[in-house]
Amino acid sequence: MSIYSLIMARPLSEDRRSALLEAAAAVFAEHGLQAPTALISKTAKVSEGSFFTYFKTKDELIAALYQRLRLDLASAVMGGFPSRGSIRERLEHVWTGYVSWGAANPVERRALRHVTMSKAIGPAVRAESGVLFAEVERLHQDAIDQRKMRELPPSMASQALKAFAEMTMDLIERDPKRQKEYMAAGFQMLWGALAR
Amino acid sequence: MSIYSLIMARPLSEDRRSALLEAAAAVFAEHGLQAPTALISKTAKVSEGSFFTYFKTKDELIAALYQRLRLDLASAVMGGFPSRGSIRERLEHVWTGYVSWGAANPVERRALRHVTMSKAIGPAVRAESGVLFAEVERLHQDAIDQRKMRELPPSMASQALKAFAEMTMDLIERDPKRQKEYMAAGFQMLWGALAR
Amino acid sequence: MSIYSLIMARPLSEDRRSALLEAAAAVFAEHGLQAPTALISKTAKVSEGSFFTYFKTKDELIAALYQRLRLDLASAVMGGFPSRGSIRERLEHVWTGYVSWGAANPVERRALRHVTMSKAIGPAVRAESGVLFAEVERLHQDAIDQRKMRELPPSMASQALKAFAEMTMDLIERDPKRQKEYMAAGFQMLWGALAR
Amino acid sequence: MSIYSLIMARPLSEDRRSALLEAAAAVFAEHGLQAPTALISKTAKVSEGSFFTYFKTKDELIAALYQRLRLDLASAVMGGFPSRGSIRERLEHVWTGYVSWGAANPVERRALRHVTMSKAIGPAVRAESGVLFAEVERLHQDAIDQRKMRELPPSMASQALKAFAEMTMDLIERDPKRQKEYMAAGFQMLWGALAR
DNA sequence: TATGAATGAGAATTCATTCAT
DNA sequence: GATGAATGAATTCTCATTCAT
Repeated sequence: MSIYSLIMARPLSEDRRSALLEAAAAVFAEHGLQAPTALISKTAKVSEGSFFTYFKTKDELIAALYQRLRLDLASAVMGGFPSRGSIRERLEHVWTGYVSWGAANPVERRALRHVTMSKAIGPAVRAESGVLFAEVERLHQDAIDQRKMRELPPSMASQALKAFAEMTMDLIERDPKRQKEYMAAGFQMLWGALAR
Repeated sequence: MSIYSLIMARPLSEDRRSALLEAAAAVFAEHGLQAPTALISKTAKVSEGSFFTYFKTKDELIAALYQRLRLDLASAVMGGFPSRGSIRERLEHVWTGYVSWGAANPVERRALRHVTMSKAIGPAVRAESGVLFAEVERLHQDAIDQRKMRELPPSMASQALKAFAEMTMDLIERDPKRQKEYMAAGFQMLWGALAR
Repeated sequence: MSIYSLIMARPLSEDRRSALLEAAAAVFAEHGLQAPTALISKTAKVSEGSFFTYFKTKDELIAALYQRLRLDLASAVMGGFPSRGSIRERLEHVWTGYVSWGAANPVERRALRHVTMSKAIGPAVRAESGVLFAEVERLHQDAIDQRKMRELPPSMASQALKAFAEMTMDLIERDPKRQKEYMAAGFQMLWGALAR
Repeated sequence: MSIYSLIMARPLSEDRRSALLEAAAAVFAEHGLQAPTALISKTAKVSEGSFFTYFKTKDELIAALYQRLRLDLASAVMGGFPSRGSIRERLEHVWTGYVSWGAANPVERRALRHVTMSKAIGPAVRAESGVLFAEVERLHQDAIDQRKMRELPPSMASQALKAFAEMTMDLIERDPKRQKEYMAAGFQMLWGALAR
């Protein structure tokens, strides 16, 4: 019994919030955004009412999930980023991080896809969550300066990375045995697409 | 309106069905799949009841819309296909057709995105609608034989085309003035990604 | 089968709407405004969904009920109004109509009481429904001109009528046998209050 | 805050209970009885849980509030009652006390109105709270004996006082500048209604 | 005892689908 | 077949009350 016990009631628990978020990812991945909140709370082993003590509305949960997944992804990608490495090393690091995250977290990826399409996510949240790709744009700019990559219209480089990564993850999901093969081929294609 | 229309049993009208499909595209593009069927029938200027004489369930409408949009896209892409052209010409034809369709039909494209994610579309329908990409795979095989493109794991070439096309369409939607620029750069990247 | 039957579906039925309104009066009279809409639709022998095809929201039903009850009351009171009668005759007509309506419609009266207190009724509706008392004010003005009644601050005469009528109806409700006695005494008091 | 407050079991505090009752009056006045208990405890700066250590149920709070408000009113009215005064003086004292209380405590009055209509208040409590009017009935009886007032059916005199007082308070609330005028006119009307 | 999170039985709506006209 | 009201199961959210701290 902590010193606070005389004053505080049960505090809001980060665990419960996380359980709800994880449950939401699983449920949305399987049923889409129209899945009932009751299914989410049940999956999280929490009462229907508790859902709403952690998220005022379903839309708020959707937005929170979006942010959490983007953060997960960003930290998976940026962890151990070789700031001093060559252009190719840095690009490959991002590539590998991105695709590996998706391959390792298929549920989260499906959920992210659904959640991304929701009107519940305002442009502000969306922008804020775009940091990851800013890093890739920076990388691209360096590469142009070093004449290693071709010039491209704005944000096209990072979007190309994303497009190829998503494609590769899809292929891996369909045929997981070939993961290595897909990843290698995907990166070669990406490099082919960007390099001059 | 002739006197017959009051007396004869009108046959199922292809017009009404089409109106419903078009309305569904518009409505899904804006509100997602959870949009009410009543909104679709209203948009199509058809009664709520009629919706169900043309489609037994909402899911059936979703599947039908999926097929119709895939067909639209495929004919836009394959119209005037230069069967005898060079590899690059043929690829560029597909590329241009694809991206132009999306740029010209943003609503349909958004709708297709939503509809594609629905569980209402069984794997059978999905496979059947994949014909378009079979053509690209064939093209890729030719190219390998001629040593113009690198070898790749199965269906990766067509998926790469798709991924880049989608990306390019997204960019065009955000900044339509740069359409030409995006299309050109996109194709160059694609070529870079595939060519050996 | 009417001539319209080729074109129209079941039309909105005034009966159903009335049934809902009557049910609402009964339910609100007994349970107050917090009674569930489901109880109202059940009482009206209508599905829960139908409630909302007749009234978009519960508040809309409340407002509609308010208007209907005020109208009922007003027509009970103004029916057969002796426009040419003496001051006293006219006043007594209003008095009798008012109190009799309440005594004969205790449920409606209780309902009206609850409904009147709701925030669902905007000032516009409230004003519009005040016509009845305008008549009494007019009567009072005549009476002042004829030096039959004392001058009073604005709207006090009609409010006095209302206050005494409500009081009298309460007493009658508690002890219905004395209805005549209460009505007579009430009118004498009212006259005493207003006459000079 | 003394060290004891952390260690000793605090007894039920009359302050907290009062704070809750006052808060309830304010909240009910604005939102009606359907206002959530959470809003009341928040207004009282007390925890949601504490609400229920002071009142077992919401209905109990409603009943308690009813009693408290009736008591407030009664003491406002009966304070300084001129037991030896003339009929008219005594009546005017009650009148003035009643109306002044309402004019000075509009929130309490609105609350009392709502609370009075609740089924939470049993007939027992209601009867017990009727003492105030017993005094007026006594006064009326005296007046009849002295031939100063007309005979009336039981409890009609006190109810008339109440009805006029409520009416006058309503008018004052709508147009506070005329308070004096309304009070004077109201009493004259009341006297006219009762006197023979 | 005080606190506020947890609970779950409602509550007001919504909506796919049916059915009377 | 066309229409749109009728239906009721499902859905999001609320709130009195309980309970762990």
